[in-house]
Amino acid sequence: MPELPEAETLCRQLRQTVIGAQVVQTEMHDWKLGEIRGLEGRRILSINRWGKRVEMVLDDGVTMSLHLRMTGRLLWQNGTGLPPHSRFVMSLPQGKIILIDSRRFATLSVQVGAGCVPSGIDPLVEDAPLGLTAMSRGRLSPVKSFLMDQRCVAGIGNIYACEVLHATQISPWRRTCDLSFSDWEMMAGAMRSVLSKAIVCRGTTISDWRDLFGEEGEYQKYLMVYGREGEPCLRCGGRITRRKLSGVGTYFCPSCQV
DNA sequence: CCCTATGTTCCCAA
DNA sequence: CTTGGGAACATAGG
Repeated sequence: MPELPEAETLCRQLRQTVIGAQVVQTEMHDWKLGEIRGLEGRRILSINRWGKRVEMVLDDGVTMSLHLRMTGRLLWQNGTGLPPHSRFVMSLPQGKIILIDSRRFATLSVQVGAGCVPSGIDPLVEDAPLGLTAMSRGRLSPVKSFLMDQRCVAGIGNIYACEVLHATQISPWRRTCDLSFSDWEMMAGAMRSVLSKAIVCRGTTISDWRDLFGEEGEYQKYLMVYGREGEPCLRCGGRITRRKLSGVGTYFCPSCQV
């Protein structure tokens, strides 16, 4: 699933591919995405990310904002023909960017003027422990729900939440407000190491995810808990367990995560 | 064939 | 305000 590292991978690959290019044409193949107009002739100035969201800034103050949700992906193509589940195409002089999304949850919008309003703590900023501590005050919900709440932490989804919690040896069910400042320092450190490694690996390919050039990510080779139900914990040898937490499958080691 | 699981975000209700 | 459940959707697997 596209989370922060996957969105960041797309941003980096888009920057090296489409910066400065002029939009030749756009094609909409899914009414559910709404109408995307006014991009023809605009030049691509920059690519930004906030959390899991990818933004393309064009000239004349036009911004295209993309959220891939569950199965969305972007594909750079310079040949002809469209892959299955192609929903939107942006043609540039050197090739086209295709939005592919089998489950049709992805959202795309164009704003004139300001881009998205950032919310949630960026897990990679220098003073993340302070922000996390402040944000966590008084929250009774399990810490995993907090990590996955985009209004609290920007960019963490199920896979990386499971991995970060395993790295910190904290149970997904711990009450958010019970964590100390040093816990949040540890959490920020784990987020930084897990997410930056995943970015270098160009994301995690479990099933759908591919990078801009159609390549699988590599981080699935480094997963410590996600998808490893019944297998031994790579830290303590305990048995990895999967249990639902607020509706989603949560992988953890009951013997070293407390 | 049917049924379930998948995981993100929005919407609604308590 | 917080918290939790269901819906949106398509596909894979039992």
